[in-house]
Amino acid sequence: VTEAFASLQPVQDVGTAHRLRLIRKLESIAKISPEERQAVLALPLRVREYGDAADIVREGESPPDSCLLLEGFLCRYKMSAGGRRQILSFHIPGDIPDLQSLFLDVMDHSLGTLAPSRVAFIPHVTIHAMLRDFPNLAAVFWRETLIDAAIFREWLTSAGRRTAHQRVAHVLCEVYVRLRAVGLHDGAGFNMPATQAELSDALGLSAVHVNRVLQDLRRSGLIRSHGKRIEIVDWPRLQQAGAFDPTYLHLHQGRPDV
Amino acid sequence: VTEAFASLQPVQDVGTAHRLRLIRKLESIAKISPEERQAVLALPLRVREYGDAADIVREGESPPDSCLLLEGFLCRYKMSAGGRRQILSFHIPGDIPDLQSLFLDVMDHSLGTLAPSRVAFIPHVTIHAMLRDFPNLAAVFWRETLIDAAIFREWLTSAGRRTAHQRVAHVLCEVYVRLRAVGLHDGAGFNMPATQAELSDALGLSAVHVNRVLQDLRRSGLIRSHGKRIEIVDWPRLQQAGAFDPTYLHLHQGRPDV
DNA sequence: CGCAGATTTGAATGCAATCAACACTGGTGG
DNA sequence: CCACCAGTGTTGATTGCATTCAAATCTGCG
Repeated sequence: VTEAFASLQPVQDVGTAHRLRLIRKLESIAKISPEERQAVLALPLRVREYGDAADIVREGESPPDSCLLLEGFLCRYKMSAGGRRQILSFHIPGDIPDLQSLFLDVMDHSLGTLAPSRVAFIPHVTIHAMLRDFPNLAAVFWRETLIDAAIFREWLTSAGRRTAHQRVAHVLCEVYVRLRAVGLHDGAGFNMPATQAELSDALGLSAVHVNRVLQDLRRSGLIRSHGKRIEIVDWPRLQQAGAFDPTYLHLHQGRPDV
Repeated sequence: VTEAFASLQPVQDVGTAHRLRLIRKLESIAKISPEERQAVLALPLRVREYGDAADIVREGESPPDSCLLLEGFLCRYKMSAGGRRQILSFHIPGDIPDLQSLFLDVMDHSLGTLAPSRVAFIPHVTIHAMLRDFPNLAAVFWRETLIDAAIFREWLTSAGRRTAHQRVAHVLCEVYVRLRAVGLHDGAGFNMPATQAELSDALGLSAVHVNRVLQDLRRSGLIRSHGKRIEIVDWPRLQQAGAFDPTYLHLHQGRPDV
């Protein structure tokens, strides 16, 4: 709602810890050489802070840079005729949610926060230069956008052919696995900043129904939740309830020779 | 059902007309230089014919090549728990439906025919070599996979937040615009090989409901159809009925300087 | 404490699914 | 040439999952 926080001054210095988040992410989907690692760490970052429910890029715009999420929780979304929102993806620290704008100049959807977030902007020209100098990094970034597409396919399958129970269980499994892949989980649980209304916009359900399904999952002993934290009590059964198969996340695979 | 046709001998000679189909497609989304054009035309193609309802690649496999659709109609799909099918995308001649397998070695979905089709296989190693020699072509192919993802986003929005009427109208608009972009439309109409049952698997609806919605669209004077041919009678109203905005197809845009 | 956002609950409604026939169509073989 | 047949399209009746509407808690926070 409020974009007041977004008006803070851009900050120039970013801790190495934040930069390593991107490395960690890239390494979760491909192998990175020391030189490539250096190149990524050398990327110039312009950092901005956003409050809750703030838009970072809007449908129709042509942003000159892509952004890297450092801290917080983002989503991409579209508004459909009738003012209904469809959330297309969730994004965790280390993700580059609008990498596609590198080659698609007009945004066909919006990018916004679901929690107060710290975001780093990287000019397209800089990324292009890096990818030209390090062709293997181009392969890694391309692969990243392909995994992005694979997740859309999975969500489409959920929205089209899975029951409400399956959808809710499935998305919880996905977020947990993705957080775990970059070490941002919390034991058997994780921090889930999205509200039930936001979850419903992601799953194509009503908020009321999401609420009821979550209660079912709790009653059945699959999950537990206090506030924003979700704890997975019975992973095998949750996975089964959501028909969750992590193959589509394409994690931990070697890079093909390019 | 039958895969008998698939066992035909691979053919080596492909008419230039078929090769130009890919050029036409690429030119619908980016600019191609004469040298790049030559490189694409020089790609070695191994052609195979498939019957109706045949699988070309299956979920879980790791194909050594990508395929280019020369003639016919393909779809990508997933089977969800419970044996329900979700069709993820339709593909028309000129498309390379499994380009993502260039960097994602395990298929997370299947690719099959919705009509008798002629398909050309291109080894990944060959494509990689071409992309290395022509970096701008790499940008074009990358862009192609990004548009692929944009279409998934749009379909997800349909499945999640659009009514049955909107979904049906929307997909008809999309197929028409995509066919028209490569000159494969037929005046104000086009050939739609998918059955109503297949349409329903793409839209996340039942076949019965798709049938009723199509009747509504015909009664309302938005479309007409004889057999597999669909004619668009009132484009503005069809577009409005489907809340269709072609931006997400990212057609006819120049290539950014790389 | 008070307020706004979020979650929860209950009741009624509705869109689309399901079930079950029936009609049509194009292709095949007798 | 026609009968057959499987696949496709069409129709009607019923069911049900999820939505909508409305209101009551709960929670965090200034």
